[in-house]
Amino acid sequence: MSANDRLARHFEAIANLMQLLGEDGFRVNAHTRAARVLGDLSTDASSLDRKTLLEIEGIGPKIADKIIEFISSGSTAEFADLNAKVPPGLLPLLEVPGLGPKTLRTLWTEGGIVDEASLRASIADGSILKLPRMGAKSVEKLRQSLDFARTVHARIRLGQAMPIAEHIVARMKAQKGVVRAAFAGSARRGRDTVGDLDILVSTSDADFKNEALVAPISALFRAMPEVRHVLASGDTRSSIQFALNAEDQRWGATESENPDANKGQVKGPVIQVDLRIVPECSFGAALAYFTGSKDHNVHMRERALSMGMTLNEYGLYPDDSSEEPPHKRGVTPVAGTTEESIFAALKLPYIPPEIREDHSEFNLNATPTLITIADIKAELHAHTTASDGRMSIIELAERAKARGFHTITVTDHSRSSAQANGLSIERLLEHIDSIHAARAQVPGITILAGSEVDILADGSLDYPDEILAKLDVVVASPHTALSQEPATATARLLKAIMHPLVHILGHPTGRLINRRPGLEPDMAALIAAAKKNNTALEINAHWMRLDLRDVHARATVEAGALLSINCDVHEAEDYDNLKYGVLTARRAGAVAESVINTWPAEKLHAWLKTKRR
DNA sequence: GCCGTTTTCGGCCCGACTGTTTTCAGTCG
Repeated sequence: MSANDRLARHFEAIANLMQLLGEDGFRVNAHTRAARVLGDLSTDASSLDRKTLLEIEGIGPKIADKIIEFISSGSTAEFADLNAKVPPGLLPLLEVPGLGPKTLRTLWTEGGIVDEASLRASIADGSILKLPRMGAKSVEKLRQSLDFARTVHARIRLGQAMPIAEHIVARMKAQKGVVRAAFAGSARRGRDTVGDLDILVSTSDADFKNEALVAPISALFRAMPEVRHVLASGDTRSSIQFALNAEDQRWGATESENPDANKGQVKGPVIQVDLRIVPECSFGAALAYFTGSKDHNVHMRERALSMGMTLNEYGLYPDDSSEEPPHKRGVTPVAGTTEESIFAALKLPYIPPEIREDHSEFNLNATPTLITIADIKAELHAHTTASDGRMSIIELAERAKARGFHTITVTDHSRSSAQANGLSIERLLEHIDSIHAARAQVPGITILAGSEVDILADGSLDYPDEILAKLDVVVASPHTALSQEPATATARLLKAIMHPLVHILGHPTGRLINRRPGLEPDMAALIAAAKKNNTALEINAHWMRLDLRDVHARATVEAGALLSINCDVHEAEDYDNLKYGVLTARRAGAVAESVINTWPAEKLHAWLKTKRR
């Protein structure tokens, strides 16, 4: 875990303890916010001095001091004080859905409940019913939540969640009376994992007033064959658990990841999906609202207030400081049909969903021209049947050409990757000849000979320099020794970045999302070296990897170093993962120019040759 | 505990839903 992640967890723990101790909610919020800011920071917080820390929005003098204390000692006195006052088994219960800090505090202070065992015991003997606001229904819900808790909060990888979202949206669009349908939430923002899916559907304004037209849309949603459990059911709002397809992926991505998922009514991995139905005039407001992020929304609403307006999921309204919400009183909204109208009314440029994280998007003067899938003109990391790919050189190239690419590079594994059928030097030399021979068979695209060369544990490369020099493209990637100490990993990767024959550092950390954390190098040092040595850092687009991850890609963009988005193609379908890599780059604020795969052929080929002199 | 095109003190986003309540507290997104 990185230093930033450790800090984020520490402040999150402080906030949770404060809540259980009944401390001021605004102080709690300040710590929660600090935790989020630290977790999203693109630079290593432990490298920042107090003055720099204070420049970060959401970090003031007190929290800055605590950050410094944590970095030097590994904890804080405040945490120790708070932690000593709360039973150790209490904190995990905050994860139980529907059980919040206020209720948990009451259970503890008035009911003597200190952990899951004593909570279950007090439910079993009925003593919990004597506590305030604890009726039969609440207790039954709580009992069910305890059983479901383990299965619900696992976040699902973007590449598994998004196809489900698209599938449900398509189904909803086909339903009578539906005008528009879209998915929102963190899937729309392109986060590497999502907690749940938010599906938004609109009907015409007239239809929306007719319950007999709206209710069947919700009913259809709840009746989909993949629904395993209905969590809430209303006319305009429903929640379900949707079964994930346990298909066999390259990494067996869905196999046995929710060991507790087979308890109760749920079979196999599931994802929660929420549906909201709104009238067409509110679709933009609702889309913005459910896309979030939460912090971005808070900022938007504060901005609306400062401009004499109030913003909710139904629209942007003049603020008349009335008690009842404006949409219930028939107030005409200033904006709401489209997201664009809301940003415009708040005197903001349109902010793309991927950067709605309340980082610096409110300082923008114009909509940034973030990179798009259409900008990508080359795939620089692809495997064939020579190592562990499924396609021949010809098929690989034809597929790339069909996507409008001007260049495809064949980068099979190097000799140390025995499990991936890595090429010996002799086989590599033959393979280069085969690649050259293939050029005549697939005109209209440049086929380059390369290799995905293992970066060995000590930072040396898997082929000698005289062999690497024969290749048009060298992608150097770590595949083994992925549990190295950060300092060792940094030195190892720096060696590869500075190697004069290396073009691209492939999947720099080697992480597999929800599977293994990978290396934790000093990313600022890698980025600085990449810029100095004119080496590109890869965003590996496979949804299991997304490596670089968003915040590191952002740091790369901010430093002015080069990125390369690659699908790491093993089979034809892998080309479709490009969208996840592009979403990650967009979250980083990347424009096309900073990604070498967008460059025209002449420019890209010339750049590759700069490492061959 | 943070922050400032009303403010260095006094604020700090909005609505739906649920269950427990006779008017609201708590949770969630």
